[in-house]
Amino acid sequence: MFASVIPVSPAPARAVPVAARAPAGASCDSAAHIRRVAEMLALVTDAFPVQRRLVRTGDTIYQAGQPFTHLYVLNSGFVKMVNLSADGREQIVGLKFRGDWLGFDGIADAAHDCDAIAMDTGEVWAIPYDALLDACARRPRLLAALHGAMSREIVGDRNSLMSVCTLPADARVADFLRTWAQSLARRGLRTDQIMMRMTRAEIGSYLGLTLETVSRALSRLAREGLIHFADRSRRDIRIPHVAALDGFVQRCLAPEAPTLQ
Amino acid sequence: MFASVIPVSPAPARAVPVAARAPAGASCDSAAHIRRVAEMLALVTDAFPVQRRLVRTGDTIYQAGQPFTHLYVLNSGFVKMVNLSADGREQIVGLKFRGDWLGFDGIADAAHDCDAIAMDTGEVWAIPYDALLDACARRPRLLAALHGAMSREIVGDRNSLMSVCTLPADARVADFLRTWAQSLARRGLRTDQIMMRMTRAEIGSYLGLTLETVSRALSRLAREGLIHFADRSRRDIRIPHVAALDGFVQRCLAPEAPTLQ
DNA sequence: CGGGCGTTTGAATCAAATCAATTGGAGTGG
DNA sequence: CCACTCCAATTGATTTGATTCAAACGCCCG
Repeated sequence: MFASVIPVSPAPARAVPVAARAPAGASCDSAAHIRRVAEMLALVTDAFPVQRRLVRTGDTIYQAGQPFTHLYVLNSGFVKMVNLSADGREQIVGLKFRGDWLGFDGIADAAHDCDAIAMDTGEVWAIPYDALLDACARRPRLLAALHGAMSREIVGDRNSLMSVCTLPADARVADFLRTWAQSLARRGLRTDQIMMRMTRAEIGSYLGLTLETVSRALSRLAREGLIHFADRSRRDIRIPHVAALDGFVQRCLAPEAPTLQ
Repeated sequence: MFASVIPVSPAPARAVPVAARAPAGASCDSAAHIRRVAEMLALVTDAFPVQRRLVRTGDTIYQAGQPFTHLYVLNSGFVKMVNLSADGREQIVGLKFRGDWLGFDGIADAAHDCDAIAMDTGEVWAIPYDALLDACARRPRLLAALHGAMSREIVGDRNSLMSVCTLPADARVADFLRTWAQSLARRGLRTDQIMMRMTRAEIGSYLGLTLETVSRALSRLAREGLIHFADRSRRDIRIPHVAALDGFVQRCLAPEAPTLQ
């Protein structure tokens, strides 16, 4: 559980291969986002000693039903939120990246409501909720960061719902890639390459599609030149122009040839 | 240090205009929920003078893009949250009842992200966010109530996503009714009659279905005796046994005849 | 080298959307 | 009061987009 080499500061835990700065086209709020995350991480570490934990692919950070005691901040890595309904349905209901908070679902009823499972090696900071509230009482910016994160999660969840409800399959996959790229961009990472660690089945679970449909949608995107695959296993996805995905989504929505008049 | 759960306290001053109390058979967590809402409303009114506003059907409480300054608590009535995407898609992404908070979407970027529109006459309390944070600093229980509400919203949104992604149309409508009934139950209201103020199109928007599909699903539920319509316009829905809806959902999931062997 | 897993692709099927017609209320104005 | 319009809802017929079923491929790992 406790690895030998844990960076002590809020520095990226892992040297991500070519995690170069975003080229030029990074969206303008990228810097703001990076600053916000950095400030947030600093606020947290300043406020009290967080408990760092290294996770590896498949590790569970918390599980549905467990008593809620901690919130978590993902310092590095990649986590999926998995929900299991009473009648046995299972779905990925969220994806978390560096700087994201985990565990808000547990606050309401003092027990977690879903599983948080690492999809990559990474580092999570466990923050006792009581201590966090204490610290927030004296540190308004920490409280603001916390509320901002919860608010962002609400907005993101609603956008997911909207994507699932109003977009056809192909557009849903395109929108998924677009959102992912945006998420990378905001973190200052390059958006033109995505190493997809999720299987097609997992993407499908998140988007409410079958794995075959996801595969077909990706093939179609590739055929249209909006993405292409850098490796044979087709998990390393290149996106020459993220903005082009917007156009694709719109074309899916308005199948009429946009000839004038 | 404060427990992460709101302990049920000696009920503080309740200046709460109470709606009809629960009959008798309300579910076991109903009392807890009512107490929680009552306490929350009391906490809010005690902390500072809220600004009460009467709304009528169609009134907007806030709109996407407006600068975020207030949170709102719905004291009575019924509100829909409407999201409009950049490319013109529109959807109902949430429904709010008495005791629910509105406006969390605005915290993150200091501007609201969707429209909040009343679907019935009611009363909303506007709470300046700054003042609320101020008050929270000295009233941990108020903060806990706030966080609880945000947490509950996150959980609810994820359940919506899950319903939309994993249930066929008929089950989705059944699940919608079930959730609605639960929501009434928790508020201590009777669950066997729902006055549906939403149109079929609005239900469809919320569930990611067309209005025809919603209509057909309701007809099927009625044919199977799980619901029936009390009025000609078929908007007053009776649900003899809420629990029976669970069974229906499960039958939709396992279309195999459950004959043994 | 062989087996298991993830992926792709094709063909058949099915559920939900679309198109279309009808009904019933609510509201309006003669 | 009735005729008229408008809107919501229902129901049927048809189409279509996604799932299901099935087969084949490639990769990774023992």
